Order: sequence, then structure tokens, then C-alpha cells
Amino acid sequence: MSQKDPVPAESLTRRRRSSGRVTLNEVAKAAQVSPITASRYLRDPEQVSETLRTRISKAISELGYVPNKIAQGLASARSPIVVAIVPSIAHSIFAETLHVLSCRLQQHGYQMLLGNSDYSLEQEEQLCRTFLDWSPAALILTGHHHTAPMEKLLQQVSLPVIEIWDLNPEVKRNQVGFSHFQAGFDMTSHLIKQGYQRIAYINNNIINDLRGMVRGQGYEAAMHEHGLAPLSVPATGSVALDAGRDAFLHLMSLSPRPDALYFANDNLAAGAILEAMRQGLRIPQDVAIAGFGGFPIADKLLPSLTTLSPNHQRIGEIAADMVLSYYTHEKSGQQPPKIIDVGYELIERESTASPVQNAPI
Amino acid sequence: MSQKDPVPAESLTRRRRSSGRVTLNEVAKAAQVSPITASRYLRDPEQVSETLRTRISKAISELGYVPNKIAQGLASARSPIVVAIVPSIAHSIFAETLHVLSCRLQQHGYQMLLGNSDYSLEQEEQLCRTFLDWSPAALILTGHHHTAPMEKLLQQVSLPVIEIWDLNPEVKRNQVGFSHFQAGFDMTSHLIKQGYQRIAYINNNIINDLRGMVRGQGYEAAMHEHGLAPLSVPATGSVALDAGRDAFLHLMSLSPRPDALYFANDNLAAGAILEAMRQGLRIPQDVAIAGFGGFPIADKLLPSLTTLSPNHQRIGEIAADMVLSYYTHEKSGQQPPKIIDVGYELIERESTASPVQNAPI
DNA sequence: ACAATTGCTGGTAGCGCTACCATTTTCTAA
DNA sequence: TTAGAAAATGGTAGCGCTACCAGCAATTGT
Repeated sequence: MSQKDPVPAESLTRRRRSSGRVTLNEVAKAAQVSPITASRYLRDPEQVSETLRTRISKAISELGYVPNKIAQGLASARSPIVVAIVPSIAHSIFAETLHVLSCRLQQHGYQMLLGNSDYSLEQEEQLCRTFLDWSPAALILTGHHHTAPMEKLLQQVSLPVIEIWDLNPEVKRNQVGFSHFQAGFDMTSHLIKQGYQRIAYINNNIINDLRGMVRGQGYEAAMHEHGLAPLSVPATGSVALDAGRDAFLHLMSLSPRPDALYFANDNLAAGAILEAMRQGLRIPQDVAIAGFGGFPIADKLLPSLTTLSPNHQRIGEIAADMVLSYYTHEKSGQQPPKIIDVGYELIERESTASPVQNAPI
Repeated sequence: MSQKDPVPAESLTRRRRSSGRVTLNEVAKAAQVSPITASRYLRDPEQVSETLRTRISKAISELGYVPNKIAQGLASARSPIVVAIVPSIAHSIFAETLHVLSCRLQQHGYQMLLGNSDYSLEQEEQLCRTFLDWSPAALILTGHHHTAPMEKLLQQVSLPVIEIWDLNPEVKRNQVGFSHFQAGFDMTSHLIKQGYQRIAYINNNIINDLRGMVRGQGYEAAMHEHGLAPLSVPATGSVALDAGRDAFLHLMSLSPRPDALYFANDNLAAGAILEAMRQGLRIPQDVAIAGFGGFPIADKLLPSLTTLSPNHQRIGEIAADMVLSYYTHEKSGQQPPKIIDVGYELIERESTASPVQNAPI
């Protein structure tokens, strides 16, 4: 039994650092059940008889027991963490989706580990590898563009991957979003229908905004379809409102000057409208303006801004539900990826009213 | 040695679910060192001799080993997670601070676990308890107001707690922020100095915005000091721009009508300015408007908005540095809490120009 | 009445890593 | 040269929890 034991018992105590927290073992001891029964109680109280259930729950509340998530994670090789990686948290575009997502997941005991890739695919890959070390329950990414190693990684992992804010039926992963190509096409068609012809598309000041670029492709397709010459220009600057203003000033100095400006997002467009106001330019008479995103500011501007708005919240809701349902219907095994088109709404406002209709009375 | 062994070896395999991942043990075996040496290599390569270092690093890259953070966390009772709890992620006010914070922490191997309390102290407490299960390396909270149980909790935990975006020297915790009372006082003094007298303060539409309320107290103190009667009204509505517009309409309908409106934040103020534009009201001649926060929109509005802007980024930077320095100078033991006032800048713009100066020429 | 099924409970053995100590090797000083 | 310190390495024993299986009692069918 005991080998040499020269030291007094309590001092020989090679007792490990122990977080000092109440452990499940102590709870079990207090409730006079085995640790495993206590553990079972936590996961599914129904599996434990009434008698023990009350004993255990009493012990838990008396000792103030709090399960150790890390130990749970290690033992069960899965943690209640959902990883979400978005290109940016500072820009409002994803904020609402994330908010909804996080709230809903929290309600079901998950926590969201949030990473932002700064619109860099390399950083996305890097982040993803780091986060995967936490054996998360699910992985939520923005868009379907990834680096090649990332693509490989995604095929290896054995957890649900959900891509939000974009759609591409060719990609075999769960997706909740809408077609940015179609969005760009539709908005451009709207402008053409309103009677505009020299329409310019202003790319996001954030380079690597892939979805903004795809909307630009939709724009070009629509222009070509109507035999019009597309003109895509980039916005530059770190603050969207400034970038929009600068692009506006540049485009207004061209000759011939465009009769409509389609901005990659509402903040850029807002920068343009505010500058137009300042200069006393009339919108849409002098130039029409359209945006994207359905930001709250759009309908407060003067003139109010025509935009295309996806349902930000719904994307978050559906993504959360996908995570939850994955673990509910787990038995059903590998299901085909779900691809959900949440669509969008093209909100026509004053900034793209038809110039004819707005002719002076 | 072997007890009964009726089953063929590989089938008796009561081999546990094993994540299938390469473990440190396998790396150690491949590098022909003991597991503990390999572990040491990971934490501090300097502790291992050159020879073994190369052997181990070769094994790691060949096997594609990735450390299991959960196991690390369990064994060392500490995880590289920094928990941050803010009242809201959907509202831009904290976005930039969080962005900087998260980037900087990521650079040093930490991940940020983000929670939003929806401006509820109860929810903050709840979130905090949940997050603490992950044995985080640090805890970043917004403001110094907490529930009583939360206060108790904070005294028990043995990790750095940092409160951002507010300041209260009486609270003995690390803080990075500024005085909201003083901010409200200063802005009000500015308005008074400009010649305004019937100044109203419009509270945030978000109830429980404690810092907004404190700014309101600063406002009232400044009013009293000048013998003016304060008028605090709440904004209502879920969208800040709408709430600001509605409050504006309400206040403009009063008689006597205020000659200056001090809004709890720039979004509310923007809603008011945009509505004023729409109605053709002149600002500041008809009414002056001031905000808070230094949002990007403030200087783009027409007229540009006077606001009070803290350095959003610096708060994030300093908070991150506090976390990092805590674990760098760990030896030094318990240090007194650091309280850092990042101050703010009162940015005077057109919306609060002195009415006299702006009299018609 | 007895086997077969079900429901509840317990024991054992890790999950992958690191703290703590012990041991070996190398280096330094006398 | 050799004691003594310093550096490098290894062994053991968990961290707190759960997967897997085994046992035992209560229930059911024949």
C-alpha cells in the first residue's frame, strides 16, 4: 500500500491545484449517489428516479455547484460553443444578424465565440483553425468563398457548417442568404426601368468585400442586357460615409456625368446624399442614388434612399435553428445541406424616383 | 498483468471515443521524447534543448498536431479566453472598442467570448456566471453598475476584471473610461455658453442606459448651476433614429419651446436633424442640437452635429493591454486597480453655433 | 414460477494535457 | 578532480467530467 512515507500525511499532500470549485463528485457524495448518477441527472433528469433527483438537486443548490464546461468538453469531446466568423463587427451590416443569432443560441445553452476576419479569407482560415481547437458544436461562416486549405478543412470537420449572407447552390454546405448577383441585377433593372441610363456602380471601400463585388457583377449583367455601358468605380477611404462622399464628388465631376449612382451599401450612399444636400444638388433630378442593405438611416435621409434589404434578423434566426435542429434530429444522420434563400426586398424611395415623374410641375 | 481476456485484442478494445485528432502523446512518441517535454516545448521552447526542439517541431508539423485547448484548459485551470460583456453589439457605440480589443487580444493568442446583456444588469450577471465556467483569463465589463450578487461574485473571482466606458474612482476595480457626469456637464455648459437657456435633455430610448442617465445628471447639475430649469424627457421607440425624430417633434410642439436639445447619443440627434431638414427648420437658429458619442455620421449631417466623443479605439487598446500586462508582470502579485481616464473631446460644430453669430446677415 | 425485458444505478477507465516532484545530465567553481 | 549548482528531461498523478459496460431490482410474458 504505502511506500515510504516520511512526511506527515497532510503535508505530503501532493494535492493538485484544484480550482477550489465544488465538483460534481462532492455533489454526488453529499447526495449519497455515485458521481455518474449525478452526471446523468445533469444531462437528463428523467433518467434518474424521483428520490435521487430531489436528493441531487438539493445537494446542487446547497453546495452552489456549477458544472465545469471545460471538463464536460474534454470528456464528451464536444463543447456548447458555436463559432461565428464574420468579416467585421464594427460595421453594422452583420450586427443585427449576430445579435439575433447569439440571443437564440444563448437561450439553448450555447455560447457564441465570435471572430472577425476583416474581410480577409486568410484570416478567416486562421481564425477557424484556432477556434476549432475548442471542439465547437457548429461553425457559422459568412459567404461561401474560402481559401483552398479552408475548403479542405471544412470537408474534414465533423460538425455542422452554416454559411450565411450569401447563396451558391453549387456549394454543398448549409446556407442561409440570398443571391447577391440577383440583388445587383434587380437594383440595376429598377434604375433602368425608372429611366436612368448612365448608371455607375460604386464598389465598397472595403476591398475584399466579395459580396459587394458579386452585386457589381449583377449590375454589369443588367447593364449589358440593356445595351448600356457599365461603369464600376471603387470607393476609397476608411470611413464609409467619407468614401461615399468622395466617390460622389468624383463621379459628379465626370462628363458626361452619370444620371444614377448605385452604391455597394447604404452607408456609402448616405455619404453621397448628405454631400448632395450640402451642395444643394437635387436628387434624383440631378442624379439618382441607390444603396444596399436596408440600414436604418436609409428612410430618414432627404431624399429617402432606395435600397435593397435582406431580412437581417431572419438570417440569424434560421442559422440558429439550423444549429439547434442538427443536434435535435441527430439520429437522422447526415442530411443533405439545406440551402435557404431568405430573399430580399427592393425598397423604392425618393432617391430613385423617375426623373420624368419628378419634372417641375 | 492481464486479467481474463476472452476477446481478441483489437475487439476488446474498450477504446474510448477519441476525437481522432493527433495528440501530444503521439507527437512525443514520434519525436522520441516524453510527453511532458513535448508539452514544455509548446509553452516555452527555450526550456528544451536545441536537439529535442527540432525533433519535436518536426514531429508536430509532420503529424499536423494541433493542441487541444480544452484539455489545456482543464489541466491548467485557465483558458486563453477573454470574456467581454457589453450592453449591445447591434448598436454601433461599442463596436469599435470591441473590434480593437478583439484584434489585439487575438494577436496575443487570446480569443474573445462576447456576450451582450441588452442593457440588463440581471442578464449581465447571468451571462457572467455562464462564462465563468470557462475559466477565462480576464473579464471585461461595461460600466461599474452591477447587481449585488454580481458584486460579490466579482470579489471572489481570481482573475483580472476590467470595466470599460465608465469611471468611478470609488469602485476598486480596473477601469478604462471617462466620467459621464462630467461629459453631460461639459456639453450643457457649452450650450449655455453659446447662449442657449431652455435646454432639454433627451434620454436614450434604451431604458437602463445607465451611462446616458448619468450624463443627464451632469446636464441637470450644469443647469442648476446657472439657475436654469432642466427638462429631461425620454425618447421612445426601438430604432434610435425614429426615437430621436419623435422626441424632436414632441419637444418642438411645446410652448415655450426649447432653444436647444441635448440628445443622449448621436443617433437620436441625427434623427432629429434629419427631421428638421425635412421640415425646413433651421438649426441652430430655430433650435440647437447636440449629441454624444462621436459617431461617424455626426460631421456629415447638415448642419454638422456638435458631439462629445471619447476615443473609442483607445478604450479597447488600453483594456487589451491591461489584460496582457496582468499576465506578463504576474509575479508582482496583486496590484492596486488601475483607473484610466481616457477623457473625451467636445467637438463643436454647426448645430450648436451661437444664435447671435448666426443671425441673418 | 421462471426467463426475458426494462429501468435504474454503479464502477472503471479514460478525454489530452499539465503541475509537481524526481531524476539525470551538463556545467561551473574550488 | 570532484562537489555543488544549474539545466534538461522524465514519471506520476491528476484536472472534472462522461462513455461504456455491468450489475441489480422491478416488471412483464408465458
